[in-house]
Amino acid sequence: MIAIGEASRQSGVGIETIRYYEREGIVPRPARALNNRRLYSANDVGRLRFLKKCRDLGFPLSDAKALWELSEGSAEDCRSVKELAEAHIASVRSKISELRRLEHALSELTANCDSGNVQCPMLQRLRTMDDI
Amino acid sequence: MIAIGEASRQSGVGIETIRYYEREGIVPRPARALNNRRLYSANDVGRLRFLKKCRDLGFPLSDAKALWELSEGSAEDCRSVKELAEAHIASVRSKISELRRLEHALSELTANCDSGNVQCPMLQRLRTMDDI
DNA sequence: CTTGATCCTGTAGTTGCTACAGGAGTTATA
DNA sequence: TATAACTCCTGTAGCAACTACAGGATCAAG
Repeated sequence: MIAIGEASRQSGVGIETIRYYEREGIVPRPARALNNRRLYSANDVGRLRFLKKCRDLGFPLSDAKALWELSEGSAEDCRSVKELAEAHIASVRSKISELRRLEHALSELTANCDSGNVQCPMLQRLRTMDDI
Repeated sequence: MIAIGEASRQSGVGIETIRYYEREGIVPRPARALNNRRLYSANDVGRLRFLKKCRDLGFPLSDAKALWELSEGSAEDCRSVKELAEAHIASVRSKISELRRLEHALSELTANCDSGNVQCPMLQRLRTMDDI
């Protein structure tokens, strides 16, 4: 059993973040030493690493928690996992295409931006046009 | 001079959002009628529409405010506008490539996900591998 | 004169942290 | 043994950009 600082180092999850996860019920309350300090098992650290990977993949915390619970469940309900993951992939894809639309619009807006303009064409369009 | 509801309709910015912008100093405090209700001019509505377009393009509010102020400035400093816009384009591009990385990782993770697995390969990897 | 729409202020919730403040206990060095 | 430096504790507030009330005032229409 290790202290929170060591658990943070081993999992890559910040100390304040670990305490935040505990407050939010994403991880259960850990054991405590006699001096009231939190104590983490290897399994606890494993869960933190799991959660971190999920967050790095962009899953919301609620999904990350659900995935861990699926992973702890007896049958490892692969279908539920796939559903969560595919919904997430869909949202990632829609974000990508939205950002591409933005990139395109921004590139167009700045295309005519060059020093020496009396009126900035980008501001001009932002002020007046309706097709943005 | 129109009331806040009409300004909201004409600009596409929600009533609560308009009041939020005012609290945050993004827009100045508008005129008030004798009954204390806010009154907006055509110029005020124009500013709200401008801010909305900036937000739709993904600019943070602080940038949106700065762009409006540049647009109100005497010289319309096109270079400053371009700098803001290009920094924003860069951040949009980096978000896109990050999301593409995620999409790739997620697709790989779910590739072997099919009902009938005893152990879910995605959870397996999230629990054990280090290359995610 | 009542109903329903609109407006007002002020506060709290959202997501996922991060950063203190102010205090207590632990470890290493002189 | 004293003291400095570190780690930990609780609790609260801040970030971005809204959104959603609560509880009340005012207004327009029938």
